[in-house]
Amino acid sequence: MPKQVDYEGRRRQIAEAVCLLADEHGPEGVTMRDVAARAQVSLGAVQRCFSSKEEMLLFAIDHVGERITERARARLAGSPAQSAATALGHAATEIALLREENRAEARIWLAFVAKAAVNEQLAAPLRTSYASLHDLLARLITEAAGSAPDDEVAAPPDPQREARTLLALADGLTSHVLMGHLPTQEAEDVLHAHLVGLWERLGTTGPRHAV
Amino acid sequence: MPKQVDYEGRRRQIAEAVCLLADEHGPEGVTMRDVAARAQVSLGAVQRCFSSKEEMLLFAIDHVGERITERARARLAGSPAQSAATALGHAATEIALLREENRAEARIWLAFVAKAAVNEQLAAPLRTSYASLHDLLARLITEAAGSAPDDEVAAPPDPQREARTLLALADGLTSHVLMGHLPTQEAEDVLHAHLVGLWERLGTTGPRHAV
DNA sequence: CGGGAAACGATACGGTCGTATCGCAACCGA
DNA sequence: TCGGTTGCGATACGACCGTATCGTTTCCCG
Repeated sequence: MPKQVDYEGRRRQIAEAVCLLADEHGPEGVTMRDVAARAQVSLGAVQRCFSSKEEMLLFAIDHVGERITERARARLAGSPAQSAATALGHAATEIALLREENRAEARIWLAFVAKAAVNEQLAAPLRTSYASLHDLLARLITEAAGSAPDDEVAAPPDPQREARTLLALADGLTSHVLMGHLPTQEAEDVLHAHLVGLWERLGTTGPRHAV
Repeated sequence: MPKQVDYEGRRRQIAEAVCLLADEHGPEGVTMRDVAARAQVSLGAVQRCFSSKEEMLLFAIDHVGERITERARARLAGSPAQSAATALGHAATEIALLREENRAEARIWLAFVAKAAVNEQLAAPLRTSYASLHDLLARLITEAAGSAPDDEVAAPPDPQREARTLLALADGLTSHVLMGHLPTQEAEDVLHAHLVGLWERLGTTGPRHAV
């Protein structure tokens, strides 16, 4: 029997290298040779892990999507005691990737979104990630609305639509920050103000403590 | 004296070709040779108009930005008799590029936004376009708020922030439609619902007729 | 322990890219 | 009319890309 290697681990290692390079030069600027060098493996090793460059990029985008969704979920699990409204705020700011330390992930994400608009192959995994985020937000919104005083839930807004709004707003803000149209602080203000409005519409008083 | 040609006209002609190709394959998939073929000029002619590919792309993105901004302004000028709230709705839907016939422009725009997140050179003209759109929206919002009954303008929301929110939401919706996460109809619903909320916050009753 | 299958990594290959070059044609002014 | 400046476009060039190939090394298992 031949030698055995941890392919899955190496694929992840290579995906990390793809992300680093895509962050620096955009996904089109990612070359197999650069990926191999960054991941500290040979070009041949990269070729053995992925049968083509396209497949490598597909794996990388899935990798990033899972990381973002997972982090949003983890942030939620990390503060379970607070209200649904607070959780919603945390999830939204997490998704918007506005913090400086998430700038790289945001650039990668935006780059792949743009590519997906032209390449149906890339669009599929992105849609999966977005559907997952949408579900998460919609669930939180429904939950937050449910915790409102009974006399206020006369006309609750459509949670699905509110989730779509929030998700689109977060994405738009992210791209505006990335291209330097908005400073991070203003984007956070916009998102916070929108959440305040959403809480009012839901009939809740918002989180018990300031966000 | 030597022969003379209409350089400015040719630059625009080439910019159109760049847009067509960027719509099909993304801006990275645009090659000088393809541009020349699509614009029905020789490769040498393209080289004489732009000293480098980068300069050509810069010119093209300016071209698109001007077109979008100009169309939003034209749409406004075309219906001057209606209320500021109606105008705001028109401007927002125009900017969101949700209609099928603007799909190509939306793809081009998204592609350049993604590139701008990595290339500062490209970001500058994009910021100019966004600043222009922001001013337009902020002005309309201020105007719409001014037309509210006097007893309702006690706490008018910040028009600057509302404009930023609207612009980011429009961009996010555009990208979500492009990648197929949202059908056009749902994106329009989201935008419309947000506008209704904005009108309420402004104290106006919204446009006199349905949008 | 030894044979063979798989991993390995250097190298080769065909193609395409952006850019530079160059001989020829076209045009304006003196 | 004619000379020289410029437009013109085909071609050349060097670099780099993704992928294929191949001799060598490594390691599992009978």
